[in-house]
Amino acid sequence: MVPSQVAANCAKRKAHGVEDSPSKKAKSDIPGYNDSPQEEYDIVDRQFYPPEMENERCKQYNTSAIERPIETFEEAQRETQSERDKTRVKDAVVHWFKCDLRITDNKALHLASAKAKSRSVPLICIHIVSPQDYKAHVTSAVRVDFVLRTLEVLKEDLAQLDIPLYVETVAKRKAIPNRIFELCEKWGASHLYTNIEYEVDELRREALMTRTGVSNGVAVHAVPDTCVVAPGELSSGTGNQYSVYSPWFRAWLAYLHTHPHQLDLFDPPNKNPEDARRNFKDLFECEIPEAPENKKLTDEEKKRFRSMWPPGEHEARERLGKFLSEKVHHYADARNIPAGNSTAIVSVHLSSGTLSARTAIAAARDANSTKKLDGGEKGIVGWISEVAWRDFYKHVLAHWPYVCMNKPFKPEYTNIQWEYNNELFQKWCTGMTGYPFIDAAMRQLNHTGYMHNRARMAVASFLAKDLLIDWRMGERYFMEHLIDGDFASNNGGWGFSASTGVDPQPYFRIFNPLLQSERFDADGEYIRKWVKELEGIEGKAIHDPYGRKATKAAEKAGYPKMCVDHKESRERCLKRYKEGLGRDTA
DNA sequence: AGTTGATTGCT
DNA sequence: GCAATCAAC
Repeated sequence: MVPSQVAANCAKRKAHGVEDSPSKKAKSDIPGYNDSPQEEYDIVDRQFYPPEMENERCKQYNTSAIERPIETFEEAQRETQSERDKTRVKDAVVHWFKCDLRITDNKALHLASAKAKSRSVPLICIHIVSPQDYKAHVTSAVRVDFVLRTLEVLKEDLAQLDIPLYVETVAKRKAIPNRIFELCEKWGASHLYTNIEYEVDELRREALMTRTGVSNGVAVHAVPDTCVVAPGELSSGTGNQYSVYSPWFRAWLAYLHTHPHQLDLFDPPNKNPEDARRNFKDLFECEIPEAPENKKLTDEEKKRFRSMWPPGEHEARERLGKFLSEKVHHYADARNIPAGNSTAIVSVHLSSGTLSARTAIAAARDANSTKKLDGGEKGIVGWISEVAWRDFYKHVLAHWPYVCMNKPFKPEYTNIQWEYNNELFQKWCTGMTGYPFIDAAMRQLNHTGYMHNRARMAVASFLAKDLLIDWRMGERYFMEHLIDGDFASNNGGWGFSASTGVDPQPYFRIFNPLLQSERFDADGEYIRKWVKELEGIEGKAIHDPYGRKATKAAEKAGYPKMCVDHKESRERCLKRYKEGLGRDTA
């Protein structure tokens, strides 16, 4: 949105009678309140706003007027193409690692290496740590720790190839692009390679750097890598973007069928020229930093998380291999059972790029009896579809960028009156709701930085529908605690659960937490593992320890009673959604 | 990737 | 009583 459009929207708002509520701080006083989505790449600090204010704020954007940074980016690429093509290779080529922390099957890294080799100059790798960026993205401390540990593995692997990995901390994220250009100049690098990220600020940054690189003497090559099928490649018969998974998935499969080379893997980089170690001695000696102040783990947490989450791409491929050779055969039947061990648990690797989604899909294809993505073994086909959800949500993010601005995908859902009951929210966060299955899930998250997918859906539905708490508070809590927190998947999943997202999930689809428990944790194994108060309860009573079959055991152990009644909550939820959507409540 | 309540047909 | 089925939320 250009400033004149912002003004026009303001006028429109006035015309529609949208006024500041007098009880709240004047909106113009909120820093960033009037930021247009096309503001130059800068921090949009989501933590600043109380959620109820955020809901007001997000009503103000005219979603159809928000520019799509993917178009801005493509335009930047077109405009600079010839200039970038004729940039001569100078003394070095740089690859910038972001969420692609691997050397195997990494497109930008592969291209960077090929470029360097073509002129026999060294490849230099960099990674920038920015505390402000972590803050803006609500990155969990456990995830930061995982990334920093992965950098050690990466540095080691690169060193084997005489390639340095230079890691620098840049406090303000707005300063990152220029700092990178400075480094390029210092090293005499005229080519910078990196894989595209699709969140709004990130995509804006890729566009900005593609453009400003030209005047800084650096040809910036931001390439699509993180998705198996790049956003923009798929559109419906009428040329529109898909917002429903099933037709999108059919198009995704068809695309890969006609473009089989999209599943060819990229080779690791070549070895650097011999003098690289001498010439860049200081870079080889650079140390991986400690976690910044705002993302420190306690000693106890370090001990706990590090043993659970070994870093690096070797671990990632080992998990993938083990999954495809052993577990995938039971996947179709068992993937919804959180107590089991039936899933690949590679989410952390997909989100930090220690595993390429392309590698994962290609390996699943090769493990299939048909050697194809569809047909053949049910477990494999099912798993491919699950990995494809990740692509789907990134496509949605790229084409409906306002989901990055705390807006629901469906604008009419901004009118739902959410609850902001902190006491209930805290019960949800700490796993003290009195619903054993929900509490088990939340405690698994708090203890391990991970939660089974089925459990994620159950707790999300419980927060949004039973507690009617603003789903964005849950979305944030997940990001603050998940080791695999990825914006697109997390946001997409929460939108799905709250029925405000893509994919038609009617608002009246409300999970029954007790039914979910009985169906997906029939023996109560998951509950007993995570809710120690209920460990001794036998049989079906575990699902509802104060219900008909109850003994005194739960009370003795101090387990809380249900914080809300599901039947009442369900009715309240249906009513509130109807009101918000302006439907007849009769 | 749902739940509920009513109805039906069976024991 | 109880499971299967179906429409409506």
